[in-house]
Amino acid sequence: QDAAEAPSSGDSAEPGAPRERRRRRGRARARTEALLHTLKRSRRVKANDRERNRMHHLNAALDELRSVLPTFPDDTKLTKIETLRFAYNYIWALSETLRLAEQCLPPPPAFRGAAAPPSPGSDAGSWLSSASPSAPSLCASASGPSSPHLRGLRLRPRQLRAFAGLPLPPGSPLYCCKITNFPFSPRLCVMGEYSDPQNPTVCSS
DNA sequence: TAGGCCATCTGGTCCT
DNA sequence: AGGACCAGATGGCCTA
Repeated sequence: QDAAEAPSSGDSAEPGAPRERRRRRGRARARTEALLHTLKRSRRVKANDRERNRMHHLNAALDELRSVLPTFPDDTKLTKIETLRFAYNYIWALSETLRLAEQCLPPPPAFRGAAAPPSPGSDAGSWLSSASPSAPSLCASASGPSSPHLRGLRLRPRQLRAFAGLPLPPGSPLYCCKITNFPFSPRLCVMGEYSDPQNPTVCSS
């Protein structure tokens, strides 16, 4: 197993030589191991550095995502998982809003007469129109009375987290977002649960 | 004080 | 071989 311990043919010629040779080989092996250790260590340190950098970039991207998500209050910091879930819900809510707006508003003059308004992404339109048919329409409620208990509602961070933390599949009746330049109102806040389609929880903020 | 969140380290795996 | 990515472990910090 240990080649260093095996006697060589020349050992008998010089009585003190085998021990000295063993010692030399032991020192050489120790040096090699130390070298290997430092090499491994330096590789590990470099890998740690890269990994740290990678996570920093990931966090920076997450921060960018946070910065475009509407939160109440504005300085609320969502956790990572909340950010991802909220983004998912927010995208769903925006596309749902777009779909409803297309239903409620006459097409722009440029699009009149056309079979269908052109969409920037070819499959975006089909995706938008595939939203859940069970989702209630906002059209009637937008000009009508809104839910009194949600008027001017500002969610506390914990409540917001409860909203953001919910895993909502597309078409789910629950979402929370703030939309500017919405067709019905320059600043419309949509949040809450559509338990009753006749009384959608829509409020102006 | 327990639990949640986070940053970092680490070893394994896959890819170039 | 080296880098990217991933998941598990660990310890620190904060909050209810």
